[in-house]
Amino acid sequence: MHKEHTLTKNQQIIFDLIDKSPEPMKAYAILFSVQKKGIKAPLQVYRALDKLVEIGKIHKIESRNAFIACHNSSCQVSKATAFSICEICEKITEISSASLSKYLANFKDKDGMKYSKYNLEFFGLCKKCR
Amino acid sequence: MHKEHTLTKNQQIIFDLIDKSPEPMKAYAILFSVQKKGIKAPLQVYRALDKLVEIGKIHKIESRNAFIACHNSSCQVSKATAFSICEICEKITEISSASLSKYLANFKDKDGMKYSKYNLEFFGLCKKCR
DNA sequence: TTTAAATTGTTATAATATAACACCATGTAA
DNA sequence: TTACATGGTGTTATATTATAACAATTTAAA
Repeated sequence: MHKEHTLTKNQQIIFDLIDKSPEPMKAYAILFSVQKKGIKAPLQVYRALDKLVEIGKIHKIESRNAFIACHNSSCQVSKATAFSICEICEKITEISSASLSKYLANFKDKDGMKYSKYNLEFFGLCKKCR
Repeated sequence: MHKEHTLTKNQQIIFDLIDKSPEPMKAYAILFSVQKKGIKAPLQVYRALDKLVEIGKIHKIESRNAFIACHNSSCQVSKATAFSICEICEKITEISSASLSKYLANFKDKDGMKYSKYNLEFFGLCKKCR
């Protein structure tokens, strides 16, 4: 489970927005949406995003510069992320597969090195777009 | 194997630079380095980078916005990439593991969906930094 | 309660990436 | 040989993503 964190006002506003969004949100789209709530500057958004990522409430989709709420209750979740991305409609889903996360968590490279964290992005066409 | 492509002048200049670099290069570092060869604008760099990525000669490290030459001779390589990233010294290495690529190439999600492409980034500490 | 750590608000700016347009080179089909 | 499609080039301008620096305030722990 996530360690419980009490979110600050800005963090809560931004988390709620991302959590309700049906799709990942970009930083400046977030900024635009929360301006009426008094969050006026990019830095306020980025600081909240950084913290939310750090505590595992949201994830960043690196290839899209977008943020999505974590809907995975596994405890490793902020350090072990996997997503599927549709290259046509840009639908993005967090993958939660026990076998995948087990495989990757135990992966060792040629030098026997293990890693503390990973991010995996799969690309393809979703059901609708196929 | 990669399909053979004859690189254009700009593509060749930029590929050579990345290929010789001991570490991934960022677009504007590339731009700076090639200005004496007549490549003056960001777009010239980005266009060459896009093409080089497309044909699999280089890969983009999404979490770092940086580009690295492909040193993997496997044919799936431009669609199936894995990297290890040291979070201290930022040393980045392309992982070539037959079992990993086999596992991921065959991965199916809950709906039985297979993906045509993936990018995996592992984070940890390299030998030196441990 | 005082002190350290985290968060906030703000302005400015850095870093990354694309739009739009005119032009040029090359291959190929009529 | 012409025409025309495709892809690359050069250019200016601009959009998008992200951080630096600093002062003030809030929060939580000792």
